[in-house]
Amino acid sequence: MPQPKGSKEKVTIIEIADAAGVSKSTVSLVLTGRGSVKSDTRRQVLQTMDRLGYVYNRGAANLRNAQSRIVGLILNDLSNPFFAEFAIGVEKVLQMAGYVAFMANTAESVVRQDQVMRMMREHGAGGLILCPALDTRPEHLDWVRAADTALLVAIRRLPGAEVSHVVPENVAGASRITRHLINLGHERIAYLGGMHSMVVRQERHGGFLAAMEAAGRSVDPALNLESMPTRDGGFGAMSAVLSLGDRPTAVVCYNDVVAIGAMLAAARHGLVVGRDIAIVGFDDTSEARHVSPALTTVAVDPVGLGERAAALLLKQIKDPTVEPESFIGPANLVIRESCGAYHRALAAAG
Amino acid sequence: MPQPKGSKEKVTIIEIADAAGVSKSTVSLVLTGRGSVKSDTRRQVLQTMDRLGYVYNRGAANLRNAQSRIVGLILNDLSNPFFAEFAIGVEKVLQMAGYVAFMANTAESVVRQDQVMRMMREHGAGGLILCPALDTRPEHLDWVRAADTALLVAIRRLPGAEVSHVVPENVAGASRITRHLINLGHERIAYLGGMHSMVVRQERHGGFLAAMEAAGRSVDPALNLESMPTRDGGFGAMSAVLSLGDRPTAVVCYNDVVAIGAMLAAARHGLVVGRDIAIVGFDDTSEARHVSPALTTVAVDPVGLGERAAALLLKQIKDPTVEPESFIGPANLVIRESCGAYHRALAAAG
DNA sequence: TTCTTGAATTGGAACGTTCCAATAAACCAG
DNA sequence: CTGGTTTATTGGAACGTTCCAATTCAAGAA
Repeated sequence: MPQPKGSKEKVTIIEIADAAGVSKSTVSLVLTGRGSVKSDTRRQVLQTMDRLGYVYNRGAANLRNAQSRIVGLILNDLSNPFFAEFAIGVEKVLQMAGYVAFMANTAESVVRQDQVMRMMREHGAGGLILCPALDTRPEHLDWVRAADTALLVAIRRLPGAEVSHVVPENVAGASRITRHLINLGHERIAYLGGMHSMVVRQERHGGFLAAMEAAGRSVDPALNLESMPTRDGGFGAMSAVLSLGDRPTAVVCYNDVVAIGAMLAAARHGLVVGRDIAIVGFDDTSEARHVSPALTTVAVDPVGLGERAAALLLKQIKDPTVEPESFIGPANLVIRESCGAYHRALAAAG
Repeated sequence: MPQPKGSKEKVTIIEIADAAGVSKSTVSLVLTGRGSVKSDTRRQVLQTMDRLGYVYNRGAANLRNAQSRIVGLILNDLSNPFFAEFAIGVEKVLQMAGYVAFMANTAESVVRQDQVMRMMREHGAGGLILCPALDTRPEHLDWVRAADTALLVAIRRLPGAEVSHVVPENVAGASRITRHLINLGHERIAYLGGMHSMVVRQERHGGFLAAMEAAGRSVDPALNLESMPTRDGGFGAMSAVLSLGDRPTAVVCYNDVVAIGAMLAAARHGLVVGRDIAIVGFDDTSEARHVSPALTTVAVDPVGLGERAAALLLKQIKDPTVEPESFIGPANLVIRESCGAYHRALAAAG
């Protein structure tokens, strides 16, 4: 039993020193492992610390040498499993490196975002990984760059901000999945979901357009619909598209979540997804696998992105002079049932 | 433009004082808002801070008055959306109260758990919310109680640990959903998934047994199967149950995840879930809603539990002398399609 | 023995803040 | 004006650690 329970007094390095009959400097040496200490003494000190229930005060230590080993992680939407997985990756790498992470969820609010970033700075975070809330402007980050804090922007690129980025290959991924639909013979392909102001939407839609153009397909502006990036948004957009006279035969969605909403709408209209119409998503969330029919989508490995982001940030913290650097994570096609490739193959075989 | 960029020197309260022509004590007063300061002076100081790009050093402040406004959140499995939502609730309340949260994911490893809890303590966390990893023993928490750190255990009860708990109403919830199946006329009901050593399994299975007993139903031990709490686990357990000579007509699953695995297995065996067999889950994760047929389950409001946990912890931090307290969150039946109630109603109407 | 050298240990000054006691300034009643 | 009271301001000592320069120790070489 260390310490009679209820004793509020925190035990310090000095009390350890007194109890062990050495000086506080010696205790500090064994604590940091820096100087050379006779092994008897070390053992003595360690066991005194154990006996008195000592806990190291990093705050005090940081005051002196300013190497906090804390970084902050700011997420725009933790309820999205994609960001949860991203967080897992970040946290894993940080933990291995002996860092500890502040975490905050901004729920797309820039004012919350600003608050938590300031808080984390004040609490001594040496670096920040930011998944920016929807209408974050590069100016919002100026103060971070002014202070000696490393900064990395993830998932959503922030155009105009000269900071390191870790983002998925949105353009190429969208091109890839669009090409897949084109190869399956589709002519009229719609693009659904996401708001025009979102950078990720711009990138993915750009990839879609590029693939269409490269294949000589015409793009009907009536088949480009915005929506909130939610299931309901997807449902609404898809319903709108299906009420058109000249329906598309395939639909590329901004997102898996949107795609699932779209699938619901298609089913409601009596269409069998994968046979009567092709619907594809982006992200490969775990839902994509379990929905029925299983969703063809683009996998972006959020855990891997998180690991990469953390590693890059740590590098920047260690050497603050390095130039901002970007990592573009792979985005690979995952063919399942909702695109109809499977149906097609069955028909060919039968 | 505050500070010529690249200047590594952090600006302190003293430099502000010098620049504003007052003493550091005065600056401290305007910072904390404690004493009375002439409004001219205050304005002067504030604007100097702004000009020099000052950032408050809470570490230094805490060294003196020891009120860190940091708490730690330790999750056993962040990849489970249930815990992600729990985290959202916790973080929201903390943020409102001006606290900032350390977050760590232990991935069910007790050694990682111990590491991160120590780290958080050393970094000055004044309280800890722990969702314990699978084989956490109450002894593991003794050192926290010895230190002056508030502690709260959430989601998984830790029998024998005298700490505050915030957990869902597992027993009553399981009873409720079992009773629902009984009312639908089922006689042979199986219980599937989760390992016997898991407290949550014990509680939910206990609720199941209680409802069966109360209704005078006999419980066949062959219809009680353990499995890992994963989709694959559910699939395996369900397959085993279906290979029995005397199959159950309904299945209560440990978990939504297990239930979804079980549904897959049933489908594989040519059964239509909701018509040929009833399958129900627990938790009401977002997947439960989207799987087809939609899963009948028990909703436990993870965000609400998180908010409650945070609020309770803050209370304990403010007054460390309060006795450990427990909150049992409601667990309500959510009737969808997989239990067959809908089918039943249709048949009656037709 | 005495010297030399490297290893082991140590006191004290910092780090950036808060708090206390003390001082200075401002106000107001007589 | 003077004395008393309230309001503003201030220097210095803490908080728990690290680091530096200085000291002591142990042991082998001369």
